[in-house]
Amino acid sequence: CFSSSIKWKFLEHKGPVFAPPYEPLPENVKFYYDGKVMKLSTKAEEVATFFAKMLDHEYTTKEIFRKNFFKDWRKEMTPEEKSTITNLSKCDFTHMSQYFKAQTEARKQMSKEEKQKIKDENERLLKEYGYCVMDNHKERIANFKIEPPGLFRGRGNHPKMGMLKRRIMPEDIIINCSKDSKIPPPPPGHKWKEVRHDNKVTWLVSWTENIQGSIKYIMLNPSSRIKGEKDWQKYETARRLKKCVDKIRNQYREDWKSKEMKVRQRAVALYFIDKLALRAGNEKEEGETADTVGCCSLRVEHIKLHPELDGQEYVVEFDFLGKDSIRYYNKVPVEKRVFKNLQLFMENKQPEDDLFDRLNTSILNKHLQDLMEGLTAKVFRTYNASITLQQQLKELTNRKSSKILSYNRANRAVAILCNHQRAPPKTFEKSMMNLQSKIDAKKEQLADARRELKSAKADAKVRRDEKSKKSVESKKKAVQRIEEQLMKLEVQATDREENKQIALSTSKLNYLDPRISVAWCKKWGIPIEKIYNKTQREKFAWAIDMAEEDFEF
DNA sequence: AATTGGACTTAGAAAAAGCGGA
DNA sequence: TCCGCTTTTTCTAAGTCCAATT
Repeated sequence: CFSSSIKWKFLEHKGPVFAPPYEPLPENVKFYYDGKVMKLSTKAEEVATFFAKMLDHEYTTKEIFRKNFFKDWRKEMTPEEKSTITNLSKCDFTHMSQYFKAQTEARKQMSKEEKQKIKDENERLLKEYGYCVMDNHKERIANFKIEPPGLFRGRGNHPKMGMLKRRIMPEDIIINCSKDSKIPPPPPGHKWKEVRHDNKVTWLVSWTENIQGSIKYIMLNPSSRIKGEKDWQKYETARRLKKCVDKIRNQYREDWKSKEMKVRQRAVALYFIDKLALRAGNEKEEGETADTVGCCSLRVEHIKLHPELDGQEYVVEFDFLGKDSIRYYNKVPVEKRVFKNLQLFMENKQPEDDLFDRLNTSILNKHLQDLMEGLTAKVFRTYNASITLQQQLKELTNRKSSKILSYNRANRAVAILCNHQRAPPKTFEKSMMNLQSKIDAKKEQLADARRELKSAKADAKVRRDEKSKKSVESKKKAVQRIEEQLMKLEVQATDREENKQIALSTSKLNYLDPRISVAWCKKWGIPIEKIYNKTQREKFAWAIDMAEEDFEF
């Protein structure tokens, strides 16, 4: 469709909200160098506060973080400061840190009225800057606030951690809106870098950040038409894959036997992407980011081949860091042909060599494009996630089951497939214990209620009057109620235990066709609110409107 | 063919808000 | 009403993929 690259006809917005200016510390808050009080210039002080605010964080103990921070901090110092402050270990930020902690505490202790005042102000800001008009619709903006300056916190072992993220000024900002809209004015005394009118893109504001030199954008909320349509399209592409996935699977199995090394590598990589839901794995610039990989960028050191392991033949052991430096660890029995191919690919290679040396994401995606229009590596993740949810829901839901537990288990199967992990909550053990003691208490309560019911029954047998009959009835109900409560608690405990290290929200938000969930809710008479919270219902409004009970992914 | 730039989706951590029980 | 925990929202980093450029 040739007009598909035009994203809107009219776009009007108020521009971004800038980070609040730096407020110098009160005189009594001191910074010490080498044991002596030292008054810092405003610029140096601001950067010092970024470090002070992170003092309790593990980051500030890491050598790379400290080195990067110190280097960038020194750039903000006056010549005198620069000549005095030569060693980060001699810097004492503890007083500053205490001051910020006290401030946080004070904020918590604020009166209701003061808290309300802040809330009102935030609401006003949201009302004024949080919305735009795109083609006759008022739409919510996702991130209308410019990222404040601070210290860069990469994930995992990032070579740039601790670097100074500089303050973004109006002069850095490109505004995108339509010509016939009211163009947002820059703050007094400032100018925009540029105002453009590009309706081939969806963003409203952009700037270039100084850590990686990449572009950041202000875009619309997931509830917006433009994001919703794209989301719907994504799932429709995945459904088209469903129709031809068998053919594609047969094809890559054939290609395992190809005479061409390139084709074999492509076929094995695709098998991994399909079977294990691995990401494509673009190349990354060495030294610019954490060392993480996806399928095409796997190295020899990331897999181990076991001709036999724990009674299974041809096992591949994966161990690598993926997106966000989340570890992927899995032992997978594969077909003999795949195993033999992997042995071949690894021949005469060093651990740090690429496993698929004749392959990259662009070669793979070009091939996928030939197999199906619009097919790319990531579509397999979407497809396999959604089809797994649908299958699991069918398998796990029945009349007797706790519906929510069944849903969460189906969701969990997908999260495990996609390797969506989280750090176990700091309070996990404690909260589990609390829940267990609640269950124990409930059990006792149930025993008591049962005893009372029993004696009421006995009493009624003797007395045979209305009053005692009624008493039996009400005791029966009490027992029932407590049984239900106990059941609920036990389900909750199971659910939480199984969820310890697994994050469900990412798959729910990005991989699972919402129409599957909507249809399931309709089929089992579950209110949609039990599955999707307010934000999620807004994002998936298109599916909630559209899907009927009989929807099939 | 390789590289770079740009636009967009996907991701987990952290902060904030909400909530139920003492 | 306050406190401690859970849930939701915010934040922004880190991917994917396409197209322009070399």
